[in-house]
Amino acid sequence: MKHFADITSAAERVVDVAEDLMQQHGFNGFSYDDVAGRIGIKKPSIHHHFATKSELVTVVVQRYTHRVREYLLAIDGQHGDAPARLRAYAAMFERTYDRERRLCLCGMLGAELETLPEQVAGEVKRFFKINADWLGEVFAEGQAAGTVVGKPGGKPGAANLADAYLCALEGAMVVGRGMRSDRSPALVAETFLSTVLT
Amino acid sequence: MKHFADITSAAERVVDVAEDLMQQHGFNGFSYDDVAGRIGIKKPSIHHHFATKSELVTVVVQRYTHRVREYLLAIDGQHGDAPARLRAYAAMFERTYDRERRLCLCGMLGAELETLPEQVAGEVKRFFKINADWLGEVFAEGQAAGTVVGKPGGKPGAANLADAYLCALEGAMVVGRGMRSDRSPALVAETFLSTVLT
DNA sequence: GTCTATATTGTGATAGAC
DNA sequence: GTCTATCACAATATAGAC
Repeated sequence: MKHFADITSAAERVVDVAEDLMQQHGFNGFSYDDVAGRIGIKKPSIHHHFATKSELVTVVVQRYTHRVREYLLAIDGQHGDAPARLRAYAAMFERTYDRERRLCLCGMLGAELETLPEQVAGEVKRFFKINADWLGEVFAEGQAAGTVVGKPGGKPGAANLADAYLCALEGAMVVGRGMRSDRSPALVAETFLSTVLT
Repeated sequence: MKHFADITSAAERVVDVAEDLMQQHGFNGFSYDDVAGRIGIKKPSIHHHFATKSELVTVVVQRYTHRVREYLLAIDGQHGDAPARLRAYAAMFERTYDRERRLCLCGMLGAELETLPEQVAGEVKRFFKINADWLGEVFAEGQAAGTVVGKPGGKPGAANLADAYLCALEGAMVVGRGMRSDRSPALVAETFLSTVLT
């Protein structure tokens, strides 16, 4: 399998457009022809870069996950406490949604999971695990420092809080779209945090 | 437009199967042929009942929304206080997800919104507004009774709590699928409620 | 890296017989 | 209400020229 860091600039263009199309229309809502049309080339040229749709989408998700991991590392470096880190995390979702209500790529693919190639489904699972694990550590840290409700090892558990926060943010994009609302995911995040931060 | 309460039993069968297929594979993930195959008839027979896919899906969403409204009415009748009503609401999502991780129909369609016929998008918006409004009343009631954090008119507002709870539940299904987890939406609901109920 | 041409299959939809 | 036959078009994918 091709690696996202090891592709030509022409192939990168394909990945850029495919990512954007999937955040807007989903895996089952975009075609090779859509990608080609946006770039201004023809359909078979896409196949030259990525032989199958499964391969293309796998690379898109791998790169997306990589970028989110870099963002999480940046948060760790720039913010010292749990509340600031959790708000910075929500800001990532907010910026995505503010671009014409684009969804988190893996939020979209999570909904479509039953129709995805097995390899892509595996990458989606990996994305969520990375996010849930990072959030779990942040919430645990907050509980230890006393900035988040609950005691370390007590209730509500840090892993459960992480899960709920992640679900609220992913859900905020889906519901916001469904309601055709510009209400940012950050508002949902603030409501959640207002009940969880001490 | 046909009304869901005024269709033959053969057409109802079509609506049943289409609803199920959409909860599993989404609007862009099922075809007239899929519906026909599950019923055991041929594709043109589906067109006999519903001339276009847009018409079929509109009826499916209208019936789905109607059933949820009936369920909300039943909760109002069976449970007297906000905590019990909020838990009964979460149980509705749980039962759906427990059936092989089916999604809320409108959660799926919310993700796919940009690719939906305009009429269907309008029905999805209506579904979410009904749910958010009902939840808003329950949270407001809870705040007035002192069973939910915050004072009436204070912060966090009942409408924001309602929005966050709805997002957490819809997100729980999408994320649960993405992680391939059997973790029920009710667990996410309990985590949320544990921080919100007094 | 891109193109034209083509194969194959799937999709929403219609016409008309039973 | 269901069927066979058919249409127009779009989808993923391949072969081979430039």
